[in-house]
Amino acid sequence: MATGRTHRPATRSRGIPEATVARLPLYLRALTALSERSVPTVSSEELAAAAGVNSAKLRKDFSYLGSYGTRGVGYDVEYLVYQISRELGLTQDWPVVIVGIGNLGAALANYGGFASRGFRVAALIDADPAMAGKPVAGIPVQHTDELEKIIQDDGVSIGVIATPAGAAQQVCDRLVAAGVTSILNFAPTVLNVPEGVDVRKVDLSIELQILAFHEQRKAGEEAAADTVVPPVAARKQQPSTDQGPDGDVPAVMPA
Amino acid sequence: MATGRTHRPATRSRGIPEATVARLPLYLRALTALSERSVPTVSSEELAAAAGVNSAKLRKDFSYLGSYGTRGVGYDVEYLVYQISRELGLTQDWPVVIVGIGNLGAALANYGGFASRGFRVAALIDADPAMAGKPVAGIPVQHTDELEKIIQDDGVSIGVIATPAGAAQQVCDRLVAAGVTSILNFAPTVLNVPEGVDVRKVDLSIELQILAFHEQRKAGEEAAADTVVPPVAARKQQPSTDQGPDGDVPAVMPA
DNA sequence: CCATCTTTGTGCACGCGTTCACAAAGACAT
DNA sequence: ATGTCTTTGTGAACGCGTGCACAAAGATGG
Repeated sequence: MATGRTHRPATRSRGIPEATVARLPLYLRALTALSERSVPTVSSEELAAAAGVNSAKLRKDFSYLGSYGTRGVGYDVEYLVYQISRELGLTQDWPVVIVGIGNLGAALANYGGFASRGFRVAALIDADPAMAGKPVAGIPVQHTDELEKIIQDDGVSIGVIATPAGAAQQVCDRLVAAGVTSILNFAPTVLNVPEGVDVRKVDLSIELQILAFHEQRKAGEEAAADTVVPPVAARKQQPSTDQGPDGDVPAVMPA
Repeated sequence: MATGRTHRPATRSRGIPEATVARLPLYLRALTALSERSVPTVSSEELAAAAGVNSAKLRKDFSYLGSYGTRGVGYDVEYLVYQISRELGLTQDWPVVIVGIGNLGAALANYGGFASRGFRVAALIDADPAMAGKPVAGIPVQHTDELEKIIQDDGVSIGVIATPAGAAQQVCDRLVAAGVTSILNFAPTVLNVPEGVDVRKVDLSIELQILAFHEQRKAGEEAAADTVVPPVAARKQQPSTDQGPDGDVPAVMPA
């Protein structure tokens, strides 16, 4: 991602930092909630609180999209919902295929958050012939043999891999060869893909390990309370909008 | 580095950058695979390729743990597996409770990656009385009423929330009140927690939206192929170790 | 014991992302 | 109109993370 950067009409997209893009869905969710409550406008302060971020950061994020706020008033909820949706490409239909209909694949298929955001499950695919035809979430599972045909017929560009680790790379290769250019990988493997294909991974095991690290650290400090730092015990019970030690990575949202 | 080193047993933990911690599980996975193949040593170059990262980054990451490599040779696989496991706190047992046994909760319960890394499912909890007693992944589901007792009896410090968004904050509050200090949240909500409690979130919807953004950007550039930049068409089919537009966030690993 | 070759560990510079702090913009009341 | 008050949009400083490039460490062979 550093090829020709010299000129180019600043597709604007390039102008939006990756970190900002990752937060837009968060804002969109908060805004949608406000919209449903018929709230007409929000200040950056309020919206930031709802999304769990810093208000200055939120304003800067929005500034990349343009000047959609009104000083002294705030942001128009409906307008902002539309602008962010458009920026994220959610105003169009995105057919998605899910490969690997095990426990997780089924959970994803049943997940209601798909349709609500422009995503449509075009097909469920599994390698097990016994699964073929069996309906999951109202959609009949199809065999892997159909993969290429489905992708091409429906113009699918986003694929979700929920197979065992061993099958992931192979499935990935077939998806890419058939035309998929964005992959959400749930399998615990590093996927090799050609340039131009985006891969995002979601890994439960890694998340747990990171939590374990911090948990151990807390326990250690508590036990060997040697320094002047007050032990974690003195923590207050009021909500603190603390969103973990990092403060970046995306979030989830199943059933 | 900076702070410690002067004296203090180098709680070391604080010295490890968050970004590095997030990559340790990745290295551990790659190392475990090598270990199973009885490979005695690896160079930073090889391991980096397997983990999908830059070799310099990997070496710097390991340097935070100590000098565990041998110049001219590489790293001892077994030794490194042990050191990273210990650093991440995986040498001890971590009882985990999963709250919300819907499709996703069941998928998580069935996920084999738990036990393999020091995590143990202490209990499955659901608010639906009809679920009570019903075995999922060989473990009987218990009612929410038992939550506090289970957490205290088993000394659970890590909780997984797989409930609908509406119930998440309430469940979170109860988990925290009962003693949980690390939460993995799958519900599409911003959780408010007291200081000292870590929250990590996994959000499928957000991941898909980020992919959609990039997908749209690609489509746009392709259509308006105005500049000198070669269209995505000329992409090569060889694996490029390209891991998406970002290059940071963790990975997944279900069934 | 010395020379050579490999690979680590890290100093350094660069760039992105975050946050502060404030000027400018606009609403609203008088 | 004019003044006041609220809230945006952003310039600038700071800190973290990344990657280069190389010196030092150690293995290996003669």
